[in-house]
Amino acid sequence: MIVKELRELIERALEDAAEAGEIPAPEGVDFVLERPRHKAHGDWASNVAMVLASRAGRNPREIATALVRRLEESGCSVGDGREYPLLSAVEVAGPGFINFTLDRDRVLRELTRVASEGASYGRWDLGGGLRVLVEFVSANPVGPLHVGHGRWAALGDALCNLLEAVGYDVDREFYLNDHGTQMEVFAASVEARYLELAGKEVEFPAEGYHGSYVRDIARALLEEDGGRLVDAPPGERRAELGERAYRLMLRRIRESLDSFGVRFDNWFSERELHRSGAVLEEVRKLQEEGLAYEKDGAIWMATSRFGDDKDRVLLRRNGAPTYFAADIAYHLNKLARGYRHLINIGGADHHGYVRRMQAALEAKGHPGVLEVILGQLVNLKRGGEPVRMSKRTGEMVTFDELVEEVGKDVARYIFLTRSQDTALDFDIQLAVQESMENPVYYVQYAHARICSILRYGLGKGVEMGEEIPDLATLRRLGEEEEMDLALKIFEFEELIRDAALDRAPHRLTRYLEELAAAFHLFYNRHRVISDDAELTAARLFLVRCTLQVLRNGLSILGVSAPESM
RNA sequence: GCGCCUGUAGCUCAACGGAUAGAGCAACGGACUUCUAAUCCGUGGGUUGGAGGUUCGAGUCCUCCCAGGCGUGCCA
Repeated sequence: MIVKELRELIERALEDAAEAGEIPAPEGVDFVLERPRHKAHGDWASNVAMVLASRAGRNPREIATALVRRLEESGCSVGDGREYPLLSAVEVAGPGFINFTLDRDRVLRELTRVASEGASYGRWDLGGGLRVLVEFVSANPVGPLHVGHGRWAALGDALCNLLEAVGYDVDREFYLNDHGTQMEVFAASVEARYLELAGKEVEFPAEGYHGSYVRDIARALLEEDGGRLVDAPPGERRAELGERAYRLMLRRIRESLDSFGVRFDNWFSERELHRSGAVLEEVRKLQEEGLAYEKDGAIWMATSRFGDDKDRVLLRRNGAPTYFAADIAYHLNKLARGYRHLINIGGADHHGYVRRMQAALEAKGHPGVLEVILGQLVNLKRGGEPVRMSKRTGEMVTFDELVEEVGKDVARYIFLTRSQDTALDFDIQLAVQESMENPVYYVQYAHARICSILRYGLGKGVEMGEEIPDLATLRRLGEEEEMDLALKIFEFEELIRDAALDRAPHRLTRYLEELAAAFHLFYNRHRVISDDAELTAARLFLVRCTLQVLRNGLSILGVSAPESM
């Protein structure tokens, strides 16, 4: 990998120059290697001399000059097991930057690596197979998923893909909050609609769910059982209807996520956690361990000893465990299942919850295992006007409706273009209306266009095998747009690593747009398939590498890569 | 009150502490007898909310202020 080689080269130059007394000791110097914004600044650039100079109070250009002398010797010649020189030029610039220009043959060789690694290009082994559990979406199964859930679904899935790409062993989990008041209210609401549809006079629960979906469910249940529960004992009736409604709702949620292309490895039921006795058992243990105590008739956990603002209730005065108590048991269960790192993804409205959960895990001897990624909420708009959403009145655009209206790829992509730290304005009308100019199509179009070139070549009888052209053929590449495209391709590997480690999938969308732009520009300036067989072979190869990286990137985002549009 | 997030072009958003702050959309002007014009090229557009500070260098870090969002439950 070019960046890695460059880094090693710089580190060697640092050691050698320090040994010769030309620069200060470089121990622990943290420098940056990046693609410069301006072409005049070379293919890659580093601030190493400036960082070092600032630490030692020396002149950065002086240090840069000393380093450049050594870098020229080692980088511009063959060595270190290299068959080809890495660099064609290295120079000091500006306040003390070192700018690198890659040797063209080395660029071409690197391109062959992209092709030979194929779908694995961009993968790393940073995780060492560490088992990670990512919990996301996790909703009350008392209504259809709303638009906000879509953001977590897209984000969680893409993040999982990224983590897998850098070598973690990832499982996706959905925590079903199928226990507690909300479930009871839901059951009561369904029951009321059920009776209503059967012609009974009933009063709708004051705090019940008014959404029309509740009536739909009630109708389905009524048709299913022919109304045999109308005259059943009320307790029995509500319990059965609630249970069947829950199963129906759960199926709908699964289908929504399925059609969005998000598959969970596991669905974990909060209710089962209570039924198994794990929650109360854990509260008991906490008391034994001196981590929980009784006060005012309730049982409290001493989270404030571990960084929380105050202690939190585990068992209410009425003896019922809190959501927090269940969550402690749940997270310990995750760890017991062998996961070494836990990631939870959710909305910023859970913010107040993070510290106490981390405190609880620390109390249990697991500091730092829980990472919580909180995203800002989604504001749905239509033609600039905010769309009111309220679960109570039932006026809302569901996740399904959104996906149906704008399409899976557009929805996923829009969710992923913005950093999760910013509140997302999702304008449905814009997403549909601008669909022709939508960034997702821009990227997909690049992919489809390349496929079209390959098809055209096939029709012309151009040899389309998987084999990699020899260097003599590849040397026909050298136009500015060709080299720009190649260098843009090479950014992919580091980008994947950074996006995964920084939990920032939105960087990948940005990158793919840049890659597509580099390709479109190349396409508009040069013909791929021509009478010149050698040049055609070389360009086809470049274009195939581009195709590969577009595919690898889109697949991490969970966006399809169409062969024609 | 306290805590977290945000404030960048008309709009939606990018930018590991690095060089002249970038894309898309919107506006305007150009490019298809040639592999997909869902593309490309060009033009205009900015006191990065405000004020200080840290340093070789700040949209980025620190302090204060302003504005918006979300928290701050014996709800989940």
